[in-house]
Amino acid sequence: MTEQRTGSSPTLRDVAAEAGVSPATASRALNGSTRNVSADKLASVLRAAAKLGYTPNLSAQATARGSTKMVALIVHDIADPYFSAIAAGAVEGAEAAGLTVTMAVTDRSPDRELEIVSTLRGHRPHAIILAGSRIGEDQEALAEELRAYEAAGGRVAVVSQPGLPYGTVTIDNRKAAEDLAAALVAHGYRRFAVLRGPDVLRTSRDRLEGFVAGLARTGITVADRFVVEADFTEDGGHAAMTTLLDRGPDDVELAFAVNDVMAIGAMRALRDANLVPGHDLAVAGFDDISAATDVHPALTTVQVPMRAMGLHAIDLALAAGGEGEVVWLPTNVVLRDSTPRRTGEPVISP
Amino acid sequence: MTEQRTGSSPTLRDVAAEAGVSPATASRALNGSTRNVSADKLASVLRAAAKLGYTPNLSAQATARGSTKMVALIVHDIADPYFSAIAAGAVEGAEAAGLTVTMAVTDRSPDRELEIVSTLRGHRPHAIILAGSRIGEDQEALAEELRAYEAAGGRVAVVSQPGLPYGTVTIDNRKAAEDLAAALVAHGYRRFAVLRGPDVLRTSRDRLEGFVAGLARTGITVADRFVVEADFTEDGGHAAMTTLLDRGPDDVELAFAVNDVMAIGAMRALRDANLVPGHDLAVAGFDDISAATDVHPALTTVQVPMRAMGLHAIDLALAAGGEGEVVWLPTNVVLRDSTPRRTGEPVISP
DNA sequence: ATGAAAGCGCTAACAT
DNA sequence: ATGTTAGCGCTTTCAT
Repeated sequence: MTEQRTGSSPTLRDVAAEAGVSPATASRALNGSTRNVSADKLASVLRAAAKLGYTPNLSAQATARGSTKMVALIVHDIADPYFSAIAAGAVEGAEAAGLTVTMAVTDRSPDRELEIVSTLRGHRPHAIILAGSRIGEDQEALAEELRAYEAAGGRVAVVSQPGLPYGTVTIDNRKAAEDLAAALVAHGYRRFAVLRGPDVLRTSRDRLEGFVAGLARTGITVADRFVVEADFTEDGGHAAMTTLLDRGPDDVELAFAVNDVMAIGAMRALRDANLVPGHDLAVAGFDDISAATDVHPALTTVQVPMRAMGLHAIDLALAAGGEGEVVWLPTNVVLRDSTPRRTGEPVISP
Repeated sequence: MTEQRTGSSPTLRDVAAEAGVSPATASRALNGSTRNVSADKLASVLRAAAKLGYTPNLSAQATARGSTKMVALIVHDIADPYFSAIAAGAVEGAEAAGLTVTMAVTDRSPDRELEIVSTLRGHRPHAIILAGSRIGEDQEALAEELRAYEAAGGRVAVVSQPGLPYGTVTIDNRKAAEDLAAALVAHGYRRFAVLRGPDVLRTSRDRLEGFVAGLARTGITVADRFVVEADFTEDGGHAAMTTLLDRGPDDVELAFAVNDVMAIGAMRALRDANLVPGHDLAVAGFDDISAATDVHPALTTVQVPMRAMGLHAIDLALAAGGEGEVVWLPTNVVLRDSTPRRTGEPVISP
């Protein structure tokens, strides 16, 4: 009978001793192929393990095997519904594949992100998944870190950021924004403002450009003063709308915010100015986070399959080949009450 | 010069060889106390590590040291803003303490949860943090698993679930609900309905009981038919409100949903019935998730410091002693427009 | 089918 | 201050 010290878990040795077999056999019975261990030994090992409450030490397993069953997920902010939806998909996919997820948060700081990748790399995860637009231009250090990780056999997948030499799952932000513009014009809108995020965010740029391009296609332009830049957050949206209102939106009929949280902030700003979103000024967003249907009026937006993106990222990370494979997921314009159909002339005629 | 195979990372040996020192010295320089290694060797080891792009293998480190720098976080649903806020706090605290977080999602299934605890235990995390009400009564298997984990030296902390023999961070749901009831009565409300969650959820029970007790203190009772049970989710809130409306709310003035997501679902149900939340029927929730201020009218609720709860859970998990220590965090009633002050008689008099 | 033994990458006495 | 040596818990040849 092996004496069980408190303060530490039973080891494979303990189980083997208890079952009266060698550690090798115990290993085979518990974690290796069941094939070549006799039924009776198998049973007694299993019994011993259960009795002792044995759980394999995954770290030891990892060092011995040289590989882990972990995937590292890096997001900018887990409290942001956009990222938490992606995370939910990723966790779901990972668990289905028997992987455990380790998560880290960059707080939108490139330095932090580099640090995180470096730390997480220490766990030798099977894959590293980066979600969300990288910020800033100088990505050399990060790229180097990832290159080293890949060279060592790790997989990298990125979410919503085409153009990197990794497996990528994304949507076509430009085209989706174009579609939204077209739908809005078809809905009767003619005069637009755009609440955009920081220029360094590729996502923000793509959506802005797509939207403007979509309008241009119908001969509509957006004056520079009606393109307001602010943070990619709800407060940013609030600030942007406040600025827009200050500048005098004149006959602007609709403000397109490049993401939903900004749009929701913008709606709040309208209310703070005693205006009614959808009535006094229509608002559209992008992402279709769950709050988009919670607000009133419900927000017109572009559906982004965030959860599915997380799931596909795992698939990509697990797929053998396809180095730079890009998975484009479909989007969908959903018109809701924040952009009521517009007939006849503008409310405020010039 | 050590030959570097592709497909695997440089090891400490490689670094040591490159620097012309023993592995032990390299270890001390890189991961041990810097104290007892000469400045020049230190420098050359560091240089070698940088040159090779060395990252310590945390698994190997863990097996050798017998301890890890990981904490496992278990939540019911990471896409739920309540949990993602707690997770954000936990991740923040963990990163500050140099720990990495591994996350798993129970999907509110006790079986799944047991499985998860068992798997995560394999990583020998420094601590396991359980967030959210346990479901169901028969917790023996889970309790046993946790007991074994603790016996082996692990720390367990739970969030929002007093009564377990672990470090706990929670709020006083009962009292907070009482406070809310009192505030609402002071605000002029007299006739209430409650949209509650499943009876197995302790949180739901506590909030219901507290609310009813708070009303009772002022001589107000809630008829059984005005207490509607549904899922603890937004759809649950929608369903509950729909049921309430079907039953004929008579002169009910305010519906208290035991959490914000239910309250928001309830508001949606009101709109679906062509009623205006706050005007035709006041609504109050509980948690103060960020969406509470996004909806219109903004939701009256009880502020729960979710992020702080996540942070404190880490503290608790790191604190040496205090086995069953319970940290009670303060809550705050916030009255918003979904419960306008009520003067004079009910809108619909009997 | 099973065990003995070597080794995964790292740390920690123990020497010196 | 540094190197040598023996592990940590597990897997995996290699024998038998």
